[in-house]
Amino acid sequence: MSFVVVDRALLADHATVVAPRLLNKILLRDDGRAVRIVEVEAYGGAEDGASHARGGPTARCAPMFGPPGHLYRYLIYGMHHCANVVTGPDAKGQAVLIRAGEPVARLDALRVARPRARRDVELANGPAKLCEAMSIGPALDGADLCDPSGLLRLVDDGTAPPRRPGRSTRIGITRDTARRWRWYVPGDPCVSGRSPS
DNA sequence: CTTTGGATCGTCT
DNA sequence: GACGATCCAAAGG
Repeated sequence: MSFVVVDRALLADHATVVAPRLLNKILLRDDGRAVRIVEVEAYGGAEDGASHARGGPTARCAPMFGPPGHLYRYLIYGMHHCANVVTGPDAKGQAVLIRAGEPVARLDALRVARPRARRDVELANGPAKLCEAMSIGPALDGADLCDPSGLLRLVDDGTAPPRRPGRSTRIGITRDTARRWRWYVPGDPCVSGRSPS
């Protein structure tokens, strides 16, 4: 089974449409490290009070208003990174946060990048853990995840998204908490924390 | 098992 | 000047 880069057209829809579509897709690093995406959250533009893009473009969230398929990476709590895939038909300020992944290749390298993980399940079962395991930092800001020769790629190994994904409210936000914009692979051991409803 | 608090700094108000 | 789209270790049941 080979990896094929995800077509940009798949990402050119509203974040809430793209998010469940990304479940079971794979993030692939140039050194072969790979994790299967098992948990995502959609973040919108001006209509979404929880989004970094709620007030329009800023220096930080500018990538969210760029073309789909690029990486929006930001620093949270002064010490962790979070990775998003920019989505949307045009510059609407939308992105999908990659919240958790299941290790699928180069586990040795993933363990080296994230030594605090005591078990392999903990290598990428959280948005900042995933970034640490995959070495996603400022150097990758704005990277085109659809570029077949890029350092970080969004690829498909032929596994379809779950027919009936789990769904809940988003985790860790303080505004617009009612939207159920989180999707995950039901029963996957790498889904982060305990699931809200 | 659950709960709590500390770490740490770029970004926006 | 305040606040996070988080993680972890320590402490308590």
